[in-house]
Amino acid sequence: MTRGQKIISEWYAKKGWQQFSFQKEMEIAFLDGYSGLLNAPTGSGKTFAMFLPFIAAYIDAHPDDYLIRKDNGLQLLWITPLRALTNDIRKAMQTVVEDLGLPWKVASRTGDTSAKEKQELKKKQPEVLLTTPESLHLMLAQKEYPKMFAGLQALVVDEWHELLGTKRGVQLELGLSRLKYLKRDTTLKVWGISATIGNLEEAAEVLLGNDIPAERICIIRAKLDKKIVIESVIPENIEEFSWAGHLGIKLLPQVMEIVSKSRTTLIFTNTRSQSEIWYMGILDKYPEYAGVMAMHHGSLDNDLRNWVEEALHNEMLRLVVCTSSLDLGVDFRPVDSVVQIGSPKGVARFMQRAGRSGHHPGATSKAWFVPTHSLELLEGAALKQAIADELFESRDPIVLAMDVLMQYLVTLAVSDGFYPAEVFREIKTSFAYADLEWKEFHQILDFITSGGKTLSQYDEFLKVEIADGLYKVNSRRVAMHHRLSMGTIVSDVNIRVRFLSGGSLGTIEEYFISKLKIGDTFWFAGRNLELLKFKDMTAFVRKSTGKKGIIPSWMGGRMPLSSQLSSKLRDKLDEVAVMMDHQSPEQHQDIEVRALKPLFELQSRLSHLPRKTEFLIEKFRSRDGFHLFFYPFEGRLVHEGMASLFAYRISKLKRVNFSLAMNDYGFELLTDEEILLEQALEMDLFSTENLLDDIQQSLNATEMARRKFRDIAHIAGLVFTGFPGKGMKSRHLQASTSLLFDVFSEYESDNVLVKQAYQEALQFQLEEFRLREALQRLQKLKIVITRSEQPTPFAFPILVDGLSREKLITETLEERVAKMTLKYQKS
DNA sequence: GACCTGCTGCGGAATG
Repeated sequence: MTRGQKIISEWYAKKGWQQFSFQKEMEIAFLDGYSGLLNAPTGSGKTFAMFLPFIAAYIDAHPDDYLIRKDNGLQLLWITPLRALTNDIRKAMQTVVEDLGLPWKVASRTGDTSAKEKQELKKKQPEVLLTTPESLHLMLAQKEYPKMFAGLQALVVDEWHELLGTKRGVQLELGLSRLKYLKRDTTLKVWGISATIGNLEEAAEVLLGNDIPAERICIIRAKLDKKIVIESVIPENIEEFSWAGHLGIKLLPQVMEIVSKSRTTLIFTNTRSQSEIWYMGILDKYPEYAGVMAMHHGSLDNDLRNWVEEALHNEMLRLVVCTSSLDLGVDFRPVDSVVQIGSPKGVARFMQRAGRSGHHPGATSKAWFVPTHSLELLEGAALKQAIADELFESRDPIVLAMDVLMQYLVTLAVSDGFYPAEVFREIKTSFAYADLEWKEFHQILDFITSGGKTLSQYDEFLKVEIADGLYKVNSRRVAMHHRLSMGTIVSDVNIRVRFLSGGSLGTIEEYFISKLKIGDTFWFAGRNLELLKFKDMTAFVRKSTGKKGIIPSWMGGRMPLSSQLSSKLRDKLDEVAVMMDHQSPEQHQDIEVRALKPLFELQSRLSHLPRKTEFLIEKFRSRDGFHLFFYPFEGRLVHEGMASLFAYRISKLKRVNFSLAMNDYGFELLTDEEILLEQALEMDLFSTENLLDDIQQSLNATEMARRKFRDIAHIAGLVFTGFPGKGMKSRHLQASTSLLFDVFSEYESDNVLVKQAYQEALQFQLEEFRLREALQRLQKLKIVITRSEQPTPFAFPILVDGLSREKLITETLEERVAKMTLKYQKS
């Protein structure tokens, strides 16, 4: 045992803590100079597992004088995706450092750090610095930044799974490639910490890049046998449970029973407005929870959210209704129960949420799944199976993001400047740009120095100047603008909600406030508010005594059901079909399947329950027209693409206008006249041949790319969004990025940013890869076509989606949906 | 650039 290791194990003993097995492994790997990835869940002591071996290595390198104050500069750089985490981790590390008597400083540097503190950091280096990917790049944009990292020994990326697969991750890869380049004569140890995902090996590969020798890399898996128990909340009367919907508020009583039996509960909802609705619902029906209940979502003010986290930590709250804003987060005390309302859409996400419950190590986590409509209940069974089979989603790394690269090059030019050949070699060591071609790199260089082919007339695009081969920004204005717009997160313009008496509650979208008149009341942040006036992008409000109010909705991403969960759902459905054939669903092991028996019987009677080897298509005629329902069970985005693709291919036979609707399970094509389905099937509707062409034809690919280009232009630094706090109209920004898109499209056919926009639309909007795989799967299936007189249980949720889209809501949609229960069907 | 239900995340000047 080395001296360092001895000191560390003594420290553990003194604390009375047990060491996890991976702690030992970590020590060995770290002391032997490996880089790698630690796979460990939150709350498993991973920070110590990483930090203590680092200390041990330091002690071993300085055996005689490690307790003496020296100016050896920054030793460890610790990067997290969340500002708030830097504070928590700093406290933990501070404890260690003080306990061991090390004369070290542990500091953090994020957007919260004051200008004065930043100055001090520059003057006197702390030994350990905690920061975010964005702040790292801001440091790289400072003059003489290499000095700062001269003594750096190791770099740790915490919660790497959160960054992998995002442009923030790519930006971090670039920062890493620079730090490795600065330390190229010695070895910089690079470590990632990641929760369990489907592609851990790839995650390590992406983080470490291709310049660390394979024999110096290892992956350590913390085997912590955390038991997770999942229970679906079964509607008491399934016959009266709605076939469609997304709120799940019908099950409020059952959920509150769970809450009442737990000391603390987290209720996860899928959308921000849904959490407002649940909060309001609870307050209305269970007023005794006022005061011990809170809400947490991304549009609430930070102060409010911090308070909630703090109160949860101190056990002052019994119940928090939240969105995934609490997914990652402050390492707060675990709660008794976790409740998930509606589909969690992915296995890993559900696991992470479930992991929030269960107190001490070794304790069982308990999570409840609450369906929001009948068929969704089957997802509960699929989830359990997926977790038992350890089927986790992968996070696919982003490669060749030209916008992020462009920002990075300007960053380097802002500080000390760069030589292209050198930087090209450097970034080629990263996973993201390993395949970058010199031609593309050159186009970007050309763009930042001369505005490329089309923008050379405009000074604002000529950012970087070349002198003796050195690319450098000399204009103070350009440098300032660049520092002001760093990062890869592009946000919409939001309206702040503020009390006239002062105090901000959070933000809502422009669109929502534009629907309101002065004097209207709306429900936000768990309060009923009256709109008083609207000024400078701020909505001033006061508390209202009224009970009713409109609830804001926000435009967010539409996360599709993951392919893992979809696949398990298809498996479950297959089991159901087999059981129904044998007339024995009551014997099925899953409580969800048993509960859904009447629904499946009806589906079977009206249409068909597809086996895994079958592809069900339903025909149905209503006063709205001819409906075709397809059920690939592949997630919403794939269905969106597939619906357009099928519509396009069918319309080649006969010109018809289609109206489309979809959900995570299937999609609908609606027409005024009968569709020639059989004929279309014969002409190979599911073919992957000419897929790209057909997609381009069927969807407005240009419009999709234009939307993607907006973010790309922001990240690449083509538009300046103004000084902080000074709002700029979103319409204005929209117009300028749109204009750039048009100009590039017309005059520069090979523009890398425009190409990227099309690529992103294909990859992320259409999930082209998944679509292709899905089509290939469908080709092998036996097609079953049924015709029914009324919408089937499978069809109904999609039909409802279509109804709201078509705005046929005369007798409120809600009423129509409410009527559609089994009970109604039977009568 | 649209709202059909749709998440999360970070940064940041100079002047008066």
